[in-house]
Amino acid sequence: MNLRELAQNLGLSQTTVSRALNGYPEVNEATRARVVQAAEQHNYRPNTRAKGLATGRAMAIGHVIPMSKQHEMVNPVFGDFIAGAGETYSRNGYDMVLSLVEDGQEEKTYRDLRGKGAVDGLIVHGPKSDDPRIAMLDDLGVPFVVHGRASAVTLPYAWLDVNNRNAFQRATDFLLDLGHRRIALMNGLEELDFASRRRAGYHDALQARGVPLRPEFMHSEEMTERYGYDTARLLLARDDAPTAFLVSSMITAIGVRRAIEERGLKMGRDVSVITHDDELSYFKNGQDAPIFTATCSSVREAGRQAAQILLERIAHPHLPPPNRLLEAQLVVGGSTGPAPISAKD
Amino acid sequence: MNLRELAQNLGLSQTTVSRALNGYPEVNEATRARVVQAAEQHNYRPNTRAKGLATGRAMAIGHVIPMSKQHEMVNPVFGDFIAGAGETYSRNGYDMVLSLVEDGQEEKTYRDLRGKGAVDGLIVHGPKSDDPRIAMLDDLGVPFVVHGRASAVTLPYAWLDVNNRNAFQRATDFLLDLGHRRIALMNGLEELDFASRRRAGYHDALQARGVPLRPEFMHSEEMTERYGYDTARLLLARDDAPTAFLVSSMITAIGVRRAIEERGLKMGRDVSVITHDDELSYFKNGQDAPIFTATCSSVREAGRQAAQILLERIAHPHLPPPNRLLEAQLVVGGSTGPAPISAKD
DNA sequence: AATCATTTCCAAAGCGCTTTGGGTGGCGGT
DNA sequence: ACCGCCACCCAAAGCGCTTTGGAAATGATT
Repeated sequence: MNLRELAQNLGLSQTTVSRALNGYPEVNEATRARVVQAAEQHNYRPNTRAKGLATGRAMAIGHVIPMSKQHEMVNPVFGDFIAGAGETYSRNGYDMVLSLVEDGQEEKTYRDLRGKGAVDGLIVHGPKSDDPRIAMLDDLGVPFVVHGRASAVTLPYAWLDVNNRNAFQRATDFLLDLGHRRIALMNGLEELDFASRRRAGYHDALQARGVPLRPEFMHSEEMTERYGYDTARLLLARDDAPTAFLVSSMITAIGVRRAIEERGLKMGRDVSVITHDDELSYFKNGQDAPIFTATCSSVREAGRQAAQILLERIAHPHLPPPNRLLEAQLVVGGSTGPAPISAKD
Repeated sequence: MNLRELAQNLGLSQTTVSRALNGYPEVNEATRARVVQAAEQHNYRPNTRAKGLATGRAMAIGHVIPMSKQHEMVNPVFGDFIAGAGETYSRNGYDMVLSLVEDGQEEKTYRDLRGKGAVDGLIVHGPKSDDPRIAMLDDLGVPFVVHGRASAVTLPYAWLDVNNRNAFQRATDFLLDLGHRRIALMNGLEELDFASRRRAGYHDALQARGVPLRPEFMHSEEMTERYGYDTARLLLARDDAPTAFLVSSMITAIGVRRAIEERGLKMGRDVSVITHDDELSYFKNGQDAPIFTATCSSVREAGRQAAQILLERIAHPHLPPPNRLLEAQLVVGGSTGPAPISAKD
C-alpha cells in the first residue's frame, strides 16, 4: 500500500493524505481522522527512501564501530552504548545504521555513509588523542558527536565524556589513603584518549603524594580478561609486587582477580583492586554489595545522552557544539582494603 | 555531486554515466574509464535513497535485537555476532540497520522495517521454541534467517544453529566419565530455544547412565555473572553439593568460579566446570591452555555464515530455505577433573 | 552503394513521497 | 449583491537514481 493507492481509496489527493498524516494544520480534523484510520487499517507505512528523497533527510544515524585488527575484538561497551542510543533514536523515529570497520579505515566509511546520504548524523566511537576523524567530519559538515574526547584537537566539536582523569585520580587517592604505595595501573590502549586521561589522573595523584612513578607498574593493552590475568600474574610474582591494582575495565579486573586467587591471595585483603565499571548489563557489580570497588559510569546512559545531543545538533546545526562531562561515582566494594603492613615502604 | 552534475561535467547523459558506473556492457570501455575516473575525482557516491527508490532494493539488512525488559540486558553475544555479519555485509555492499526492542515488541518492529522498505532482509535473534515471528515473517514474505531454531515451528524456514543438544550431551558425558554424578545445569532462560536443547542434551546423557534428574540442580536464568555466583554459592553450601557445573555462558561460569573460590575450593580439583564458550573476542578462553573446559563455537563465525545465507536467500527467494547446523568443539581445559572420591555416590 | 547488425549513446518515464502555488466554495461583512 | 477571507483541498514539480525504448553512428556484408 502506497500513498497514491491510499489516497485513491479515500477519494482524496496525495497532498491531503500526506498532510493529514504528517500533522499539518490545513486539513479538516474529520478528514484527518478518516485518513489516519484508513492508514492504520491498511497497515500503511510511508516508504523511507521516497520520504528521504523528498525531504533530504535520512532519518538515520550512523555508528561506525572500530574493530581492532590484531585481536578481531569489538569493545564490549558498544553493546550497551548502542542500546542506550537506540532508545533515544527509536523514541524520535530514527533508525540506526551500523558499520564495523577495521581500525584506521574509519574515514572512508564516514565519507561513504555521508556521501550516499544514508545518515543525517554520526557518532564517533573510540577517539584517539589526535583523532583525524574530527577535523574530517567537521570539514564534511555532517553533524556528529564524539563519545569521549580528543585532547589534541583544538577546534570545537560536540562530545560527551566521562571525567576519566578525575575518576582515576580519586581512585588512586583512595588507594593511597589506604596506605598503598605500589599501585599498578592496568590501562587500556593509550592511543585511545580515555586511557591517556586515566593515566594522567593516576600520575597526578601519585605525584601529589611524592610517590614515584614506576614504569614497570604501568601497563596498557586491549582490555581482555587474559591481559588482566597475564599481567597481574607477572606483577604478583615480583618481590616488590604491587599491593593494589587500578584497572580500566571490569573484564580485565576479572583476569586480575583470577591471578590473585590463583596465587592463594585474597582480593580486598592481600591485594586491592579498583576497576572502572561501565555498568554493562551482564556484569552488574552487585547492587547490594559491590564486588569491586569501582569508578562507575553507565555507558548506556552515555549512549542515551550522546544520541540526544546528536539529535539536537541535527535540529540546530548552527548552535555551538555542546559538551557534556559526566562524573564517575567512586563506589566502595569488597575489593579494597588497607595495604598489608609487610608491604609498607 | 550528483549524477546529473557528473553527467553534465562529462558531456554525457545520465543514462550513460549510470551504466558506466554500474558495469553495463553497452558502454565503450574508454568512456567507462573516463566516467569512473571523474566519479572518483569528484568523490561521487550515488544517493542510496534515490537508488533504492529506483531499484526497489534497500541494500540493507535489519537486525532486531531483543532486550530483556527486567534486566535491561542486551546479550553480549550480539556484539560478536554482528561483527561477523557485518563483515559479510560490507563485502557485499549492504548496510546493517539495528533496532533494539523490548522483549515481545519485536513483531511491530519487523513489520515497520519491512513496511517502510528500509531493509531487504532480516536476521531473527534469540528465537523461542514456539516463536511467532517466524510465521509472521514468512507471511510477510520478507527473506530472513534465524540465528538458532524454533523447535515447535513446523513450516520450513532458513536457520543457522549450533548443535546445542549434542554439545551438552557430550559435555555431560565427559563429566560422567570423570565420575561426577551430581552435576548442576546452569542454563539460560529456557523459553529460549537453545536453552531447552541444551537441557535436552543434559537430560539424555544423565538418563542414558541411569543418573536421576534432580530439579534442584537445574537452573535457568539470564546469563549474568551474578546469576552464576549466587546460584553456585547456594548449591555449594548444600550437604550434597554438586561436584560439577555445566554452564551456558562464559560470563556465568566466571560467577560460578567466584563462588567456588570464595568457598576455598579449587576449580578443576574440588569442583569441575564446563561452560559453553561463544568465543567472544574479549573473553578468549586462552589459546594455549584453556582455563575452562568448554563447548566452543564461534558466534562471530555464526554471524558471518548467517549473513551469507541471508544474502543468498535474497538473491534466490524461490529456493528452499537452507539450514546449517554447526557442531561445537569440546575443548578440554583446566576446569575439569575427576570427581572427588568423597563425593562419589 | 545499399543494407544490416552492432555499438554507443540518449530522452524520458517512473520509483513514492513532500511541497509549492494555487483553486474552490462557503461564510460574514458591508 | 459584492467582496474578501478562511478553510480545505488539489495538480504538478521535484528529490536522484535506474531503465525502457529508441536513435545515431560505425563497421561489416552484400
